Amino acid sequence: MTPVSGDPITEERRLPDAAVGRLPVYLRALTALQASGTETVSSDQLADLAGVNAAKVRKDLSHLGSYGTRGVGYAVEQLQFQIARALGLSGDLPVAIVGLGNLGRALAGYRGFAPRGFRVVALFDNDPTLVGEQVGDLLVRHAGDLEQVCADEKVAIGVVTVPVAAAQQATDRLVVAGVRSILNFAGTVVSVPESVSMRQVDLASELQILSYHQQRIATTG
Amino acid sequence: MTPVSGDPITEERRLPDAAVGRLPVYLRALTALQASGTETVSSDQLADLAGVNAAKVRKDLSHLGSYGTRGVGYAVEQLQFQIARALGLSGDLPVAIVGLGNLGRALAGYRGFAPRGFRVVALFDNDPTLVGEQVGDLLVRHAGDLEQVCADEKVAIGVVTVPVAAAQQATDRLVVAGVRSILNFAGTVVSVPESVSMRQVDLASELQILSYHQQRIATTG
DNA sequence: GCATGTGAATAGATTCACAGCG
DNA sequence: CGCTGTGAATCTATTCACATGC
Repeated sequence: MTPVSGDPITEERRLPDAAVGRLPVYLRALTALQASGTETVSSDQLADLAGVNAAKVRKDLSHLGSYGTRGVGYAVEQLQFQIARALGLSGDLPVAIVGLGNLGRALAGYRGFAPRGFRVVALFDNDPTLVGEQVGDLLVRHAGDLEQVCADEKVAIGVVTVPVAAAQQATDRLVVAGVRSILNFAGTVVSVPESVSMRQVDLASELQILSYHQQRIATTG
Repeated sequence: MTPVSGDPITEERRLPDAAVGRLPVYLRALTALQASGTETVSSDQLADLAGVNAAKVRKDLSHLGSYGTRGVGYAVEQLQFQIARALGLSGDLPVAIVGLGNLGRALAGYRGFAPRGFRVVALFDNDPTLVGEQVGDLLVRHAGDLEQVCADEKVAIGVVTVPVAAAQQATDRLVVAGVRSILNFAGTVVSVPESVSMRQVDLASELQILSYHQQRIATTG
């Protein structure tokens, strides 16, 4: 059911989750291609750069619309633009980091966010001895100010890097502050309302998954 | 009860990838249950704790063998043991971190690895001004010593936290050193031989995926 | 009775293979 | 001719629903 064939740019399809997960990888590759002055790219080349196969690239991109040229490939800049649009990457999205331990500090200083569309605009911690400290070019704010600051700064995404025991509370505060996207590094399950999306990155789990594969090879030849 | 055919403990099934990805979550939940003195757990309870549904828990666990009791549930300690075994978590697996920027340092000091079966045993960097520096209770070694040190320390897993431009080289060095499992934080595709497993964690990609969902909700009600 | 374990049903993702078009 | 875009086929994962057995 197309919502009326009106404004073609508003045509919103629903992308398969698996495809959404790969779009950032394609986008990275396209940015590198653009930097090197390449104007067009085939699904084969892009597949190589992204570490997947060509059929997958074509299927994934076909969900965005028909932006390739048969016999030629995809125009790098156009595709870049379309993927960025599909991902909602309009300008800099404001990010807040909650929890300024080792990991929070590392992320606060991470140079890789800006070129990919994000800007860290606020840092929070519970610990009064950290509040007021300067980290990069931001001051650490008290978690109590979270609601106010997130509203002022129009924070779109919250990154939770607090210890396990504080993760649910930190998340709840972000939700109350109206933040609808949360990236959680705490190794624990956190619940959020339906209306909020959350992704979890658990470093120890990643290592355990690797451990499985290693052991598997070791015991089965 | 007892698996009949052949050595019971060597009975190796192949677990579906999706199940492998969830075992660490179950294991975390079981550890918490054990700490609180709980002796048995039903698939329903475990599902709650893991943030998935009960059918999935039962199907996943059934791949390990039949360790539940009908009408009762699973014995927490036994299940913990079986999952740890399936994941190959025997004692402490030695981990090396390559790249001591912000993120590498954060991981070097991360307290969450030890309780989940890993021990950071070596730190490497290319930068001579960092070599010899003490980080936590380890000294930073030069990347040139990687092969020697990884062999001495029997490193099982390498964590790559170098800048994008150095990621392939750092990975190659680990591979040459015989490390067969690699966790890569650099936002770039890295190739490894068939025999090596690699997992990639790209923080900016995670944020971009969140951005997609947020924008989707915003534009479609 | 109650919760596991599992076949069967469904949904989703990947791959194939080729028609269609520049 | 070469490469995209896509139906069809395959493979994988999830969910259902219930027989099974403590």
